[in-house]
Amino acid sequence: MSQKRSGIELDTSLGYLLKEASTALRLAMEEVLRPLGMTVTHYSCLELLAQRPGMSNSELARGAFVTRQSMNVLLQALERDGHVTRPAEAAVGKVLPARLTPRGRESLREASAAVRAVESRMLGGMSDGEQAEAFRLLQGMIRSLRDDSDGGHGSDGSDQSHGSDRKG
Amino acid sequence: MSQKRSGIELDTSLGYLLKEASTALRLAMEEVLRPLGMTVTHYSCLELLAQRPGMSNSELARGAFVTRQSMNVLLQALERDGHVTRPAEAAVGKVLPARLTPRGRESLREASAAVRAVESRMLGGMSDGEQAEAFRLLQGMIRSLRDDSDGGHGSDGSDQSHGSDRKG
DNA sequence: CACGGTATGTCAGACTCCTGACATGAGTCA
DNA sequence: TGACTCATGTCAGGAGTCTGACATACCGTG
Repeated sequence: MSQKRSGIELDTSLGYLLKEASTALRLAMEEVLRPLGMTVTHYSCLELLAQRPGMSNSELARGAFVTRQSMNVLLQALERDGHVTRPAEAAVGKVLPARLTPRGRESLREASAAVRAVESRMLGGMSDGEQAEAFRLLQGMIRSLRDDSDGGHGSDGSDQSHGSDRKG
Repeated sequence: MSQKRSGIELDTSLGYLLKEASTALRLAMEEVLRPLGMTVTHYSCLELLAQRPGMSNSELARGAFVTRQSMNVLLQALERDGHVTRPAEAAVGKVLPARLTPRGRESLREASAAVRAVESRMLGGMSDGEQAEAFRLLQGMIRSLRDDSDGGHGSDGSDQSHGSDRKG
């Protein structure tokens, strides 16, 4: 290790640090998810469905922070592999509620344990009070960013597609 | 707004919230950077070079949280557009130190102002003490994630390529 | 009922970024 | 000096995601 420390001292920017933390978490998750043949989005989708069965494609997309087009591609693969089922036709409207199959649930079980371990490691050195404080502060940042972003709709709906789908 | 509130209540996971915050920040940055014809990585590269002239491709990659392959592509475009210069040959080793051109510096100036505005908005509702606390907590998370990740090298060098390039 | 606004599912093309691999240069140690 | 390790720059191929576009279905208003 003869490297001369290529570290960057953007240590003054909270935004930079936020990205750094998020990247570190993503990498750690990818590392434990890769052996299971899963991506982070993949896992997120399954986890979302486990907690909220019947979520639609668009809802899943918002929850996993991707576009609904991307989530659609993923859902099709998940359906093909038998991890998720969707009705062939919508009962009402166009919404196709997705549900985990037993196989999908099983697949999620390992992944969920792995991811929980990562999150535990991340929070290892923090007290409960610190975790609560971190939670509060992050929520504040999110709110501040969103409140003035799309024109101040005030909702906390995490809409990813910010500009596509124009009516034309 | 007849939507039934598709919000997800993963409100118990700090990891999820971290990703949410990071996504919100990225979207906000893209929003202000798009009119300037810049991506976030694009901006990061310029900002890094402004603060540390002469950084190498690999160093920039680590600093912007992408692989050195991706950064190389970006640097080539930046060179082509006259925002960055690199010597044709390495003075020592293979490292090609990159530097901003006046044009690159000018381009960065607008972007930097825009990004700073976003970051200010994000921190709008936080006191100095809260910002310092957020900083400390995020650093703790990063350290915890990295300390046990690649085998515990203990350094805070942000290495992105975690497994490629094996000697084989 | 007709109409505009909004949300959804989906297809197609393009793009970004990553994985994998290779060759070269520098430092370390025997 | 030679072997080994580490870091870098670069090329090729592929997986994941995004932008753009279209058709359809709900909801409110007039």
